[in-house]
Amino acid sequence: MNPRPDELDERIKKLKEGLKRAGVKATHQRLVIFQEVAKSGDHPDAEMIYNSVRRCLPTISLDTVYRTLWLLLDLGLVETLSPPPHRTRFDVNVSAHHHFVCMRCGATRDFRSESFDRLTPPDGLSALGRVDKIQVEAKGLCSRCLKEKSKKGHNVIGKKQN
Amino acid sequence: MNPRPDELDERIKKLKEGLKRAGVKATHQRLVIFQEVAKSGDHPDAEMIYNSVRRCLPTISLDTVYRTLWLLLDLGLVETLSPPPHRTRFDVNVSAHHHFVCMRCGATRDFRSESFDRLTPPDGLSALGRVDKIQVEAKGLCSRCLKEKSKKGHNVIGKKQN
DNA sequence: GTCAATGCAAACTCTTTGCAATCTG
DNA sequence: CAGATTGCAAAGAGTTTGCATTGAC
Repeated sequence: MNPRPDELDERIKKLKEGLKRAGVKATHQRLVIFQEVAKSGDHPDAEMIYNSVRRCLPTISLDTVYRTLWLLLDLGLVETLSPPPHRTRFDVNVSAHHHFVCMRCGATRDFRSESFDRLTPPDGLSALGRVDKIQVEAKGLCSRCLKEKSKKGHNVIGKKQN
Repeated sequence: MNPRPDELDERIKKLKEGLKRAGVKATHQRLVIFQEVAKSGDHPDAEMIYNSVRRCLPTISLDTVYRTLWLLLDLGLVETLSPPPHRTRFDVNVSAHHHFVCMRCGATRDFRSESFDRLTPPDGLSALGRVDKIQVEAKGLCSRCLKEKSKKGHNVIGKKQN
């Protein structure tokens, strides 16, 4: 799930290039935030990143995290799972992959599937707009929520989980 | 995109059955809210539904809309595109379908594809949890945002669009 | 040194909760 | 009529903005 060290270095190199190309400053905060996004195998939202980053940069503010994430998104260095801005979850995994999403707690995990990678948009879809990627979402309940549900029976919305 | 009249009637019948089965009251508000969700071919969020519903029920409050939507979700009468609670978009279309999502403005449209309907979860995915449905997301930019982008160049996040 | 970027605090948006008034069954 | 449901208003989350200070180039 987590990237290999060489992959991480590669991503950080790309980040620095991207920042320079855009003519923006390579601040300590930006590097650390990117590193945290790149390290996480899950798909963190702004607050999760804020919490990780604070471990090495205790004085950082949440709004800097937001500003940096939107910048990285704008530069194409990260992607989002669904459209911003609310509870946006980020993704540095630019290689083809797919998602398992728990519809109860929102936990999202990557999975790989070569056959899913080969899917192409059906004819006529281009009438709606430009398709940049085709991604499969397997929706259901994660094992943790399955267990809890068997106890409580009913849906509990909005429970945040890693 | 919008449901045929007979389909709409069918859905409303199911709603009433569902409410009765759950032992909850079939209030006027609940019927109207469900009708609005069922009518919309797009995937409305709570506020869009609130605005439609107010046309026939001007005194309804936004919190009743929320409570009703979560109830409908809990009863399995509607589904959500991504996990609640923030900016959740609802879907009464229980038949198999897939989504085109604009990553800039969030506009979401259904599309049909028989070959996508036949996809099955890869082996090993069940380790993460229970998969209830496989849905393909075609991500990109809708035609409207494509036009705007060619003018302005850079990403503008969080622009709400119908 | 200059100007972009940061941190803080306050504003703003989306969603939930407490409670008295209302309506369904 | 009893208890669930509603509307209101206020509180709680998540996100953005204004502005003085800091730090990268």
